[in-house]
Amino acid sequence: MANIHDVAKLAGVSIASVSRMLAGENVRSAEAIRQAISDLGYRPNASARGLRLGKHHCIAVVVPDIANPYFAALVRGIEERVMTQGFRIIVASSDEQFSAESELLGNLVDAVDAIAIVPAEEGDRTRRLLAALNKPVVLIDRSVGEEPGFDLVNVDNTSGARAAADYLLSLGHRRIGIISGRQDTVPGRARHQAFLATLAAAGVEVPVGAVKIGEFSRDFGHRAAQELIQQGQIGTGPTAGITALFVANNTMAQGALLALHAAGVSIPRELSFICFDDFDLAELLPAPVTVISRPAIAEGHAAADLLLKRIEHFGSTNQPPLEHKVLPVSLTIRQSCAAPAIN
Amino acid sequence: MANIHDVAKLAGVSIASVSRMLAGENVRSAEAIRQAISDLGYRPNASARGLRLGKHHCIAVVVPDIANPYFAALVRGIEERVMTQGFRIIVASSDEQFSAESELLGNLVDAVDAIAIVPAEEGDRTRRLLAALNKPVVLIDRSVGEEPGFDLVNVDNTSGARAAADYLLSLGHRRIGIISGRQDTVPGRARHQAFLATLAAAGVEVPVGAVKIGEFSRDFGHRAAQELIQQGQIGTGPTAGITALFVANNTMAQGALLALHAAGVSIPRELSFICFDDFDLAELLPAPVTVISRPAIAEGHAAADLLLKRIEHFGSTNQPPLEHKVLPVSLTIRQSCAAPAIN
DNA sequence: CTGAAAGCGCTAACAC
DNA sequence: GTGTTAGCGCTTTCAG
Repeated sequence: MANIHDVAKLAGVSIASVSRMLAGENVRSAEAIRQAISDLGYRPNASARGLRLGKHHCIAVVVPDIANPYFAALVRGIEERVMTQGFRIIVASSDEQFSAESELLGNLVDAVDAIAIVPAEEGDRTRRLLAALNKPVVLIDRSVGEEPGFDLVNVDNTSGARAAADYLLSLGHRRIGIISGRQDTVPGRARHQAFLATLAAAGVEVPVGAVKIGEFSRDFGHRAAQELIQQGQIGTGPTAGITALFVANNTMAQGALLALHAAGVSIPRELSFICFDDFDLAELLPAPVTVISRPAIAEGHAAADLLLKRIEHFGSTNQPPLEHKVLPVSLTIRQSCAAPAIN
Repeated sequence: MANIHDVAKLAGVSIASVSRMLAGENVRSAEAIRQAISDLGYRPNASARGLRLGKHHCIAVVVPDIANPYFAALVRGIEERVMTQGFRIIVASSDEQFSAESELLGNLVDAVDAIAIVPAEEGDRTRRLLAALNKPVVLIDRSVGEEPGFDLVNVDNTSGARAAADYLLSLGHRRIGIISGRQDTVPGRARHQAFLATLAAAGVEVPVGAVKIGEFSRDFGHRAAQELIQQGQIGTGPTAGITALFVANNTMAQGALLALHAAGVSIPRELSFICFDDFDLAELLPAPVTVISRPAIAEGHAAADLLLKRIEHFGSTNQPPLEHKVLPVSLTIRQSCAAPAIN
């Protein structure tokens, strides 16, 4: 691979001139240099530049699992935005494991200028880990304690869950179940609490047996729905438990739907179903699923913007103030919810 | 950030000793050095190391769109495998655009040791572009001409399409339609031709009007299915055109399913439906879709293995021979196919 | 506007 | 075993 010396020699100038031209400065022999560059197919060496400048034009993106469609869309959003600014992204999956995340970050941190992360854990050790990186960090979807000390992008979980509750209430449901994700995460807590609070404000209490809390996973969603069915919470008749079910994210919803389907539960006749997060083909299901949808790509854009701004000012004294960007979600009504059957 | 000199000073040795210890060589003062490293929180600078070694321990992964679940799973597979060898991945989406891909590769090539790519185009200019990179390259899913000159991983498109055709034939279908992807791609051609050839061998000809060829996209699948419906190819009655439809990938299949659903076509009563690629929730559709599924994660593993091996030998004279790894696909029978209605 | 030269942090000869 | 040193390719003073 040709280097800057080759170009300089061919153009009959010093390497400094080549470097200057590349930096956009005015140079007398710009044309000759341009010619030499194209003749040689020269491209500046990224490592050398990184070493010299202490910059890498690269951003680490750490998500629990890149194969999850939501995270994939998020990554795409980040990518779209940072590419226009000449940055690349290194992506890595933590598998929801703090230890994996920590190791990963250790390996990545010296090769990037900033980190966008959906942290595996929201506890203080994650906050400390991130702070120790001493690089711009943007948190996405989840936080790390009350005062994270980093920019943060997420969606309006509270409004979303409230909208879901209001919608169910407006349909006439009074006996409602909920499958929620881990309560030690912001989305887990916010969605769970806002949903329950909205019901409570309307004088509706969720029976303990109809509350399932666990991992944000397809498996857990499946298991939880099965339990609900076995406990007799779901079904018809005057003694049946619930007439509607709220599931707090898409992976759990898919698992739940699978279990419901296997048990022959008819949606929305026997059970109204609503969940957080849209998913592919939601429209094609026997009862197209009503969802609270969130803008994954836009979240990526927002996170990238925040990071880019912070990279620009990094090291200087007048840091832009910490930002917490909350993106709106929307209720997408399809056909999985209906008025409860009359007993 | 502490550097190797700081460590050396604190440990009371030369930088060479530190470097050696880091490289796993025996040094007398290993303990003191380890202590200094941890005291200072020292981590070797990746750029400096990359510059010096000409290696980056990083692999570029270029796919058409990271937000596509198949590619996301592929990336995950690659990631899983290379991480264990101390490599990271830079991912970038080409958006199926040669120009974007070309620019992207130009920016990435100096920062990575190898490239895994699902090329946007399979033509000769892509082959030349890749060859000019002068780095190990593995092609995934698609090729770049007859003699690509690179390792290649893909699935057995021919057997898959043949299995689909055989299955439809065995059910008794004789009037069959097909929605295929671009014929200037290996998967596009292989699936299309194998499907038609299998039918032909059984004496079944696909009417021209029932053949739709276009982009591998949800939009095209939707449009193609709409056309089929409008042309009267799909429907009931003795004059109706086709009784079964094969769609060559998941995104097109989703689009087609949407159109079919909108038109009220009953599957499998009025139309048997089968497609290449599995997708989430395929089981939950009103008629769970029968598919030819392929192992995206395993494809990623295979690609990573090939690349890792080639990186190891890169530059040396005894290159391992070019490999073309073909992974098996399987027919997953669900309920979207049935015997044709009797007229 | 230009060139010479220093040096970013690291590894690998080389001499001891 | 160990230290000294050259130099990977680049940007950026510093002189001119």
